[in-house]
Amino acid sequence: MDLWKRFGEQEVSHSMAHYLQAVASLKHEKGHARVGDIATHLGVSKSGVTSMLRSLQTRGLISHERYGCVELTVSGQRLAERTESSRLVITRFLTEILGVPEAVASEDACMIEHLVSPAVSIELLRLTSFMRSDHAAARAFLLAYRATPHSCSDHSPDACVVCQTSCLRDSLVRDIGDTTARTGV
Amino acid sequence: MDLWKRFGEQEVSHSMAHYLQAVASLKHEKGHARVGDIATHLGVSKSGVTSMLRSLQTRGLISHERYGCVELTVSGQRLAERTESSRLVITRFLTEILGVPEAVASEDACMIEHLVSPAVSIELLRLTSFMRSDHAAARAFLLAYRATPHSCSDHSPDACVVCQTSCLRDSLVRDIGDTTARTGV
DNA sequence: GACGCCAGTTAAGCTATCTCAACACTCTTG
DNA sequence: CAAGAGTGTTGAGATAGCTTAACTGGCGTC
Repeated sequence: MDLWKRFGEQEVSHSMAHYLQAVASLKHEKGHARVGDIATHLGVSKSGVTSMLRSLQTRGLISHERYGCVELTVSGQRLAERTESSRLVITRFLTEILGVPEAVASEDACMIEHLVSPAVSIELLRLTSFMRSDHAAARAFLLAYRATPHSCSDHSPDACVVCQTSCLRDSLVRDIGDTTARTGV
Repeated sequence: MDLWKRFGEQEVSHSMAHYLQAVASLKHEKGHARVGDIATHLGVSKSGVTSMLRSLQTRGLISHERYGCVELTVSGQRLAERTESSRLVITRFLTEILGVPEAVASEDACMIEHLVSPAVSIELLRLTSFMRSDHAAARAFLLAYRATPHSCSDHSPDACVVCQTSCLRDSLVRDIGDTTARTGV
């Protein structure tokens, strides 16, 4: 199972995704995106921006001439939009359905927005939309769900339909409250 | 907002998380984890393993003497368990609630398992457990939900409680069917 | 006890992403 | 149109994580 190794074979990296989003956002806000703007927006050095732009241009995601403004290509634009949509969908799901605090939700969404496949994002959107709709079953579900305190409270092997043989919650709950705890950040 | 930059400040990286999981898994299967076992298990070179072990030892996650077996420390063990639990929880949520294909769910879970905070994993577990329980509201919800074809089918600005101003689905759906499409992999 | 084998290590090198310092370009202003 | 301010690029250096190639350590064999 070499699934894990494909982490490095992504269409774009975490950094790249955020550079693209920065360009899109600056274009939207100021009408143009320049090296300095991007550097400020992302909190990196201008030379870092220059070299990242070269890399993004090689991949056909932006176009940029020396000393000029940065433009997203069609694929760059699509990638930026997809990442942004993923981020929004994930954030809303985490806060509105799971009830996770805003700060945690934003941070988690930022970490995974570019790693989640479109298929998952779409289904997440579908679930969130349906949950927030005024469909009777959704209303009833949320009421019942909100009234249930927490998972696996009376855990014993095989008692939980999800955990089955060993309580997953046990290994997760130890680190909660530790805001920075994450097998990452 | 320098949230995105914290991606590089994770407690452990994607690679590290998988090395820890490999050690845990080999210990479980064969009773011990040696450099060669880990290399084979992960599909990397032995020298790569050696240098990663040095890095993990520096962080206090494993102990390893030259030419000896690798042991997880208490924190290494906890980290490995947490990551593994996250992976299981995410996979089950994606397949059983969202209805995403196994292959996609496994891949997505592998990518984000170490990036999702414990708070989110726990809430995901809670939601999945409740959904899979025989609570009447859960049963009713799933029935109604499965009967609903897809999100935003009749989308227009402000028509969707989640999208609000612009249809998030539009930017996601373009890339679906493209299995490898993800703002990553 | 010299030989060879396999496991593990070291060394050197690659890519990605970032930094700082120095240089180059552009533009505004008088 | 030339000086200075500011913007952008280059270059060198750091870290992480990998690779290959070559070396070392420990053991069993004859």
